[in-house]
Amino acid sequence: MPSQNNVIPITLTSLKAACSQCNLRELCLPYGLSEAEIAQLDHLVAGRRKVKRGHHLYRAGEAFEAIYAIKMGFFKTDILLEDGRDQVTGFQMAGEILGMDGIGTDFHTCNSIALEDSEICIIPFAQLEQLSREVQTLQRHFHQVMSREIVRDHGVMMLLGTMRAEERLAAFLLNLSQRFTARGYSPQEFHLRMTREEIGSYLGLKLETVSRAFSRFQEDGLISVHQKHVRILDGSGLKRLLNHQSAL
Amino acid sequence: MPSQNNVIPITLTSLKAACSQCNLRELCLPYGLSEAEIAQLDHLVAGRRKVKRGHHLYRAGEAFEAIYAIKMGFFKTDILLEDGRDQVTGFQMAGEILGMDGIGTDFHTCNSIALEDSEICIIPFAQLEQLSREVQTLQRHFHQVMSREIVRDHGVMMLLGTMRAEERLAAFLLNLSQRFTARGYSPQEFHLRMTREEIGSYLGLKLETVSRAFSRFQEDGLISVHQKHVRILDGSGLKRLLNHQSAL
DNA sequence: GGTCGTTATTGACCCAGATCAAACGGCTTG
DNA sequence: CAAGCCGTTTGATCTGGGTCAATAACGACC
Repeated sequence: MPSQNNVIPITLTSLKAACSQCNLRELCLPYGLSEAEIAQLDHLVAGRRKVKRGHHLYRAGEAFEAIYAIKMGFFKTDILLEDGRDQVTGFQMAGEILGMDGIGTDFHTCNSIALEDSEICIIPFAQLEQLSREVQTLQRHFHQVMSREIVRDHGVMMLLGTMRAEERLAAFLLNLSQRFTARGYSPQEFHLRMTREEIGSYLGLKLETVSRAFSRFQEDGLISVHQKHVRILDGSGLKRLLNHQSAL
Repeated sequence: MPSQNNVIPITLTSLKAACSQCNLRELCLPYGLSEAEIAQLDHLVAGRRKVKRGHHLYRAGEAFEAIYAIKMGFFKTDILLEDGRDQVTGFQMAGEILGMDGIGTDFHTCNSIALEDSEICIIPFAQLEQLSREVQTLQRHFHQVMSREIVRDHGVMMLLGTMRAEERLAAFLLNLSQRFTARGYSPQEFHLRMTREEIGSYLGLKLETVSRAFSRFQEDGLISVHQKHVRILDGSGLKRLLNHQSAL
């Protein structure tokens, strides 16, 4: 793992293929826009940037200037308290938008770190606002993206506030599975990009508890796990775990 | 406590005093707008509505059409799972905006319930979007409001994911105190509008744990509590509790 | 291909907070 | 003013997940 204090390597690649050529159109910001409108979005994207595994896309405290669409790769966001405690606030994959935490304060309020070699599209925020004043569907969709982020966060609050360890992990796996599916990957089989510790941080558990829950799921025939490789054997079993358990 | 299944009493009062006359200007949507721009906002507000204690402003599943600014009163939002578990996702007070959870899905994803007799301003969302296409400062500010909601949610995730019971309650009290202060009320002394159970739900704790933490704080001379009346005696003591404890 | 640091698994023990239970205090209602 | 009902406090006990510790399995780098 490279030091996270290195200078961040920035690569601005030529923009031959922006949104209109991108196969993530349907998941990303262009969703629901007409061809003509997407063509306008092309001009918005100020560039691309590769972020190597372990490197930051941005850090808490840095000036906010743009939001980022993930072209490929996998990220986590986390918050670090002065006393050293930290919390992973989310994992993001291709087509998802990063950086909206900075809009309200003009600086970023969390860290965004690549969990594998990744590439993102830079969307300068001032220009996004300008274009979304002109293109109603873009405005609408951007608002939807922000709102869904709020709803997602509420889901995490629900998870952290009311679920037991195994329910949390089941919810986590099902969520990943569903998002991989939306991207054309197998719903049953995938590679976890994050460590047990990062999963634990996200789920409000210790890494040992995550590991034990994985082992338990395997014993019960719900999944098979080998390190970061997961195969879901009984998805409805996982769902059952979610809905019924500990209903009081 | 009235039944929450009653018909919601809606009262559309005449709009003699909208944003331009409202003393919450500086906390609410008009913040940062010029006099002229605020005058435009006046037309946006489609009406007011009184919501009696215990009644819903909106329910999960209802069509989303407007966001709401709290003119006076106090609300909670919560999510209810099929199995009966629920989670309070937030408490909102005068000047704060409710309903942004519905933007992404066109229906509300949580319940909003008045904790005291309250009054809200109805802001039809389609019109807000239209006006914010014309008024850049409004657009900017609305985006900031949404982004801050995301950041607030991250704070709650941090709280739920990493803090122990007493830290959570200390953070909660300090947050309330700070928000009351911003509204011109005493930072030291206030009335809790919510029950111990609702506090517990928000903080991921059982009501007994909340009650014990209150008693503990009182023993330690940090606060004095009598039922819902709270006086903060040692604010910096509460802050110390937050920053130092259990740093590993 | 061996070494070393990181990540994952598993076991033993412990504790913060949940659960169960009882009593009390303040509102509301008749 | 009495009766009831919540909401709150406090005590006793239990337990899920944290903590500590040892070992194993990778994978990156010489």
